[in-house]
Amino acid sequence: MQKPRQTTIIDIARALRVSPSTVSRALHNHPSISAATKRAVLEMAEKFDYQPNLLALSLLNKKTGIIGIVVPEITGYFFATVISGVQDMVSSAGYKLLICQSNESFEEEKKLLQDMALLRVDGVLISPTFRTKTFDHFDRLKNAGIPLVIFDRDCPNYKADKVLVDSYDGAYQAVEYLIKTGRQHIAHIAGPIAFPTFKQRLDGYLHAHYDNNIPIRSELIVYSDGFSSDYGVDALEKLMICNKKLDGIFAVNDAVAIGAMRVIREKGYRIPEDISIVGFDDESYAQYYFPSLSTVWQPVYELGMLSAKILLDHFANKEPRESYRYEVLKPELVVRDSSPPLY
Amino acid sequence: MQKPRQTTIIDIARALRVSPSTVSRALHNHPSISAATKRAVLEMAEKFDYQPNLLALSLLNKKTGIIGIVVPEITGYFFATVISGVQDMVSSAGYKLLICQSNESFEEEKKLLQDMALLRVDGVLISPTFRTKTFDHFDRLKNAGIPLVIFDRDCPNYKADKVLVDSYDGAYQAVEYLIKTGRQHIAHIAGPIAFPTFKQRLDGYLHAHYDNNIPIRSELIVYSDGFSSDYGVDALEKLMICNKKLDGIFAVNDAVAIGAMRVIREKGYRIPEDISIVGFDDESYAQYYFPSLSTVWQPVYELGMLSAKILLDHFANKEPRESYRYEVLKPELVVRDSSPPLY
DNA sequence: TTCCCCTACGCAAACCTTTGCGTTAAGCCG
DNA sequence: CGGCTTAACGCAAAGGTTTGCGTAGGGGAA
Repeated sequence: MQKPRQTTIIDIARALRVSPSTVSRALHNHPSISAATKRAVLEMAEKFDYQPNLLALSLLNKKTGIIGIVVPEITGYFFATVISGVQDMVSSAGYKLLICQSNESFEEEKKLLQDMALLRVDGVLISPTFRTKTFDHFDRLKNAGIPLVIFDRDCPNYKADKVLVDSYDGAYQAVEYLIKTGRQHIAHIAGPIAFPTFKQRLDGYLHAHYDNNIPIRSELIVYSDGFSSDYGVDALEKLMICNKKLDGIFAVNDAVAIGAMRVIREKGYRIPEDISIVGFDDESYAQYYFPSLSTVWQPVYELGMLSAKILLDHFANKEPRESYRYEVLKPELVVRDSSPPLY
Repeated sequence: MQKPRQTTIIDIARALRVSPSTVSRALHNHPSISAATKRAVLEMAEKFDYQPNLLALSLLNKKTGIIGIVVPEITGYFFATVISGVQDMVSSAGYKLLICQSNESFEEEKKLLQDMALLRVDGVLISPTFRTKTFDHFDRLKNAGIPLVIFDRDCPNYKADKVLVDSYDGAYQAVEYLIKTGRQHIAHIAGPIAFPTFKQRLDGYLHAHYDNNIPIRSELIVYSDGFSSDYGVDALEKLMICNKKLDGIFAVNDAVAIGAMRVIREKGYRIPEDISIVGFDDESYAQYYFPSLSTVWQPVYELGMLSAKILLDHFANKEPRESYRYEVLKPELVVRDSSPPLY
């Protein structure tokens, strides 16, 4: 399909028998252009429906006005909401957002960052894959002069601007709450602890026990290979099989919690009378579940806004920065019917 | 921050004391370059970590390799999954995806399409705002030679490639199922019927009644101004207030259904014994709700794949097309515990 | 009248790559 | 040894825009 040529500054120049530079200056209201010429140019631009060619501009200015964001997945409340926050922030600053998902594939992540470098995006926000252990592809971006902000998922030992949520604190709050409301036998359905985020949640669970002088029973900790609802089902079946004493559950996230609740109910236990349960993430459905699910809320939208803000600050500061920002946002426990204050 | 200059083809040329054209040809394995020169160029390119400048290429070739997609919102299962489908399809064809959300704002939609035109994306996928009644901004894209595919939300009377889901059919299936399983007094919580999609679901509800000789009781139809869970709560309270006879509900979507279920339970009715309920969309949480929610599943991922496919076909066909594709995908009723086959 | 200055504009480079066409030199044949 | 072919490469334009610098011409002042 033959693309109709967009009208250019040169077309206008030719029509008016002036030079392209004059047209350019007229369009930018440059002082050294006469009012008459300006009027003529504006009029002609209107008539031809002139649109500046952003590609040519990008090539010239070495900036594209595009910010890239790479997330592991876009389906799901968490990242979708982060993206909303980022979108609102960057678009108010006049930038466009190039959203990509890595599908938790390290190879994909590398390829996407490579693409972004080729496209000459002005900056990149990234929440790395759980499998991301090396960071050469990050360094390549930096070497190309493209600032990088890492959010949500930490890369220990890697120097960069970071915006994280304190998973440890959220887990600690949740478990301590369960203890304070009288639960003594609290299980934890852990995610794959190779992932820092899940490890932190486990640590929060453990320390809440220490600090409250509750002995830890290792048979109450189930290590899952994933973090979807199905893993919650599996975990609960393991816990139930030995008929262990159990009156509380802290699940690594809401999806797992909901899988667990299903099994609890099927086995004839009551929530929250017999077993009190708390999830993590505050997915949109948590409040509508029955019983409504207590969970740990994270400032997701703010996470997106702040990450974007830090990136934008980079553009303002012309000087290369020597230190890195390191921001940790605090989550909050949301108490609902699945774990009432007193019973 | 001073961007370090990326090494260009000219740098390599200078280092080897040849012309840029020779370097370009060597990199593309052009036959009229000697093997020795090619080897030298490749080596130098490797050494300098040369990356071609996509902006210059885009300017030259008048194609960017970017496909734009505009959705009303990115948060939520439906569009996130569509995007996944699109992403998989276009990236396998070597395109990058520029994702934007209009937040159901018509002005925003116009602005985004304008941006995409300026960026010279190669094609655009769009699911219009509910408020989109005029289509000049679509025409501008087409006039600029940028193909356009509309998905999910129809624009009646507007000529373009379209990929839709048959909402009417889904609603009809749901309501007929409720009738066949013995329900006689079925309410419908409608969305804003100014929106074609919701109007179709209402029509499906009505025609299922006609065809099965069940009289329609207009007091059982509640017209909502929105389609979040809160509207389900409001609607049910309206229905309950007059103590109408009621043994089934078809909700315009899952979120509304879940709001409704909450009220039903609070009023002391049982689901599904007293009231059978079916939603629409098959949100991820529907199967985990309690009781699990019957709903209408839509081939969302396929919707994304197909829309992207049609756009890609456009690029292949050099001829301008005179006719438009019009694809309608069929949804499927998913029966779960909220509306058992027999009771 | 002469000189200067300012207004209003044009030229050309730069950003990077591709490609049609022209050019050089070597090699071969007669 | 002259003329031809061909291998191997260079030139320059094109894509669209911005911008520093140069310049023409007119008007005012001395």
